[in-house]
Amino acid sequence: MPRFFLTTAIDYANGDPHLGHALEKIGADVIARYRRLCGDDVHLLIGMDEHGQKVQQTAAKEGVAPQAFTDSIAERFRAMWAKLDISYDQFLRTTKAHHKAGVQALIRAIAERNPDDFYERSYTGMYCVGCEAFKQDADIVDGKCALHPTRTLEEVEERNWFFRLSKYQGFLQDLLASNPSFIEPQSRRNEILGLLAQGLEDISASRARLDWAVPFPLPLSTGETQGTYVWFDALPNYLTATGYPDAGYEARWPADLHIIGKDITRFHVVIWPAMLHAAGLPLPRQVWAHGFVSLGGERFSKSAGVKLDLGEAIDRFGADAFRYVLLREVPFDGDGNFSWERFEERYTADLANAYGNLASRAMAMVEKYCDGVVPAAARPEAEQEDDADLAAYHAAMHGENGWLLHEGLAAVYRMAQRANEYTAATTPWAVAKDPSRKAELDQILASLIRRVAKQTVLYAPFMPNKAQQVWAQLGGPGNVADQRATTLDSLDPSGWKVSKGDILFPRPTSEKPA
RNA sequence: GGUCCGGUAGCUUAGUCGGUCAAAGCGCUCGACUCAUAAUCGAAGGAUCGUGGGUUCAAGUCCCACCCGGACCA
Repeated sequence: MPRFFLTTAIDYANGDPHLGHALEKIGADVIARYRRLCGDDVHLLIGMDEHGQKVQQTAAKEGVAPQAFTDSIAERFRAMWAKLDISYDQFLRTTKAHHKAGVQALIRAIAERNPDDFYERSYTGMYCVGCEAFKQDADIVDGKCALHPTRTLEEVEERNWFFRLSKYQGFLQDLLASNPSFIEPQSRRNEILGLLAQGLEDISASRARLDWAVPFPLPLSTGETQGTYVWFDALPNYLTATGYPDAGYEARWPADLHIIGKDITRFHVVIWPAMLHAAGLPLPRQVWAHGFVSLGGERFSKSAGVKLDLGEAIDRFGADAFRYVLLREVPFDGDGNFSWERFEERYTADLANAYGNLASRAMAMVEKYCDGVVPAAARPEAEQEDDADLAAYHAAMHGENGWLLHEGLAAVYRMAQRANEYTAATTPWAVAKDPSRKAELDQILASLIRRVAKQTVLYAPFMPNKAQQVWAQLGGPGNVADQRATTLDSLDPSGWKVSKGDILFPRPTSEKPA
């Protein structure tokens, strides 16, 4: 059974989950569920980035210990992923002992293999006590920190460990040249190529005054032990999740796919491969950078405040509909917008009118004309027109030319539209009035049920609950999730006992959200 | 400030190497049908292709400038 290990970015434990987090997790979950539908042994990793000064500060502000603080945040994220039906196999937290040991092991491995890669360097800069950070020229106004104009900036010298990233420039350029799909989509790859062409600078690997962190395993020459800088702590989560450095981690590493937001592309495509290479470890097969969702046309950001209560949003139409609309509206290779107006249009057009109503009318006719039992009949010629869309669906979902989940959904929607056209063209309700045309009627109804069943399987990764509900109403065998997306062609619904139940996708009421 | 990406019907988008390229879906309007969630099917309307120049026999499609949005870097 082919293994498929995919990861999502670990989320920073400094606030509640929002729409942006949800998009990434839903997308990753859809891919995971699709691969399971293909029979792969899937492992979906999700996690939390729990170290750092900001976490420490926020915890202090709330008067709790950092660990207790991140415990509660992590629980809120897990609750949200449960609400969204994210079928993750592992939830990693960077404050767990195994991860911390793994980070240190990785750093030691690099230092042993390439003793020159970590070196000490001192740095002098203007330090703002208010921000607890060094300020760049751009952030300094009249010699004071722009955010804390009442305080004086102190000139401070800091000694840190640095990682010789510059050494890996050639390696990274070769990587992107020989493996063009290492980072997709193309637009992100171009960005990194540009960055590499400019030349890389070494990066800090440890920081002073960073208490809430993994202790950097190498002490400075002064004897001081510093905290591990964020990226040397966060990125290795993908590796420590496999058990590294303990025996057996190779069973899962390297990852097949890192799914990340486009803003952190360079960390995953530059720093991370360099770290792994320096440690003599295999690289992940691919990094996929998705875009962002804006809300009602406005840029989504933490500083602007979360304007959409994610929990309420999910409750309005249910997790399945929310998952569907979000991925239909936001192309997974670019940016998109989210608005309730648009949500209702999409929900009504795609789910209530096209797919839901198709299922409803098909089952109603089988109940009315065939006592609820799907008749046996050969597949009509007309059904072949679906084959192109089926192929398009698989291509989009399998990542052949990028992970274009929105195109996968568009393909199924076309199949639903086509089935409705077929229904209008064959008029089974008229055929049913003529007993001599029984064979014709059987073929039409069997075809309709088979189409609905196929679409239901294809929709299952996106809407696991609704798909199961439809599957049960159709009288399909077992669970929809146990079907194989690869054998849909041979799907034969004859003999299924159909039982049309409640409306699957009720049309939205006219009441407007606030 | 630098680099890059995008700006095509009300909305979301297709438009390879310049020559039926002005396209599709949704929405809106009209017609048909009744199996179905007032759903479905068909038809029609709807775009100075961001702005202004330029190259060319011919430009959303190439070049320059500018405006707007976004990303990355500084």
